[in-house]
Amino acid sequence: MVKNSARAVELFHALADSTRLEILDELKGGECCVCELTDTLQAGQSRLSFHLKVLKDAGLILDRRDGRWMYYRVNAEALDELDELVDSFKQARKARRTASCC
Amino acid sequence: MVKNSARAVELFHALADSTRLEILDELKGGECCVCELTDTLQAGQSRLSFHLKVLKDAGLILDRRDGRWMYYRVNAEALDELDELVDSFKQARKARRTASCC
DNA sequence: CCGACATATCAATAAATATTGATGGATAAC
DNA sequence: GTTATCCATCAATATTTATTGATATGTCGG
Repeated sequence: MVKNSARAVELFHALADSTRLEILDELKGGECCVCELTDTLQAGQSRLSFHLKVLKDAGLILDRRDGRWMYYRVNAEALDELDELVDSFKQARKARRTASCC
Repeated sequence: MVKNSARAVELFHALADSTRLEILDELKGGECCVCELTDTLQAGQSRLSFHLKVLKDAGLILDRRDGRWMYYRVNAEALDELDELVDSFKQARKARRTASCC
């Protein structure tokens, strides 16, 4: 629970952007193709493509090709991972600690 | 559930850094002063101070002065907020949607 | 095969963030 | 007071990330 810090950073970084949060919000409703997102989010194609790649590299979304269209969807597994991460921040109530250096 | 996107970005951004995750990991064990963190995390004082400020501005940690020392601790409320955020990404199973533009 | 379309990728630039060392404010010990 | 300690903040720089427009790749319809 220490060395997956890089993974945590990757996940949180992917979420730390309003465009990407909007994408996830759209995908919540179900699978979407890029052109649909371009419409809804009023974002340029290459910009959207960039953010989709960040989300995909982080494992937050999955894609599927259908003809010329790429369909993206939320990856539920990543959400579970996120839940666990957030849980891991909660105070470990066992160890009552006193300051050790000051 | 749309306009707090800025808040979500702030929270996730604060978490998207390994130094800050290490800080939180330390604080999990209980309140810490900065000098203690400097020791444990092998990080320069101004660097640590910078990251503590990011975490504090995001509301993830709280501070308390005691003499010359500043003590930091995890803010449980922010963790609840995080839980809710992660939940909000989960598929809204109600609306079965078909692609509308392609 | 050709042209049109959907999307990815690249190169250049702009913008945001992090790191470092220096300085300054507050508090405590003397 | 004076000095030392703990910490925040600032200025300069380095690093990372995002945006834009151009180009490339793959697919479909003719």
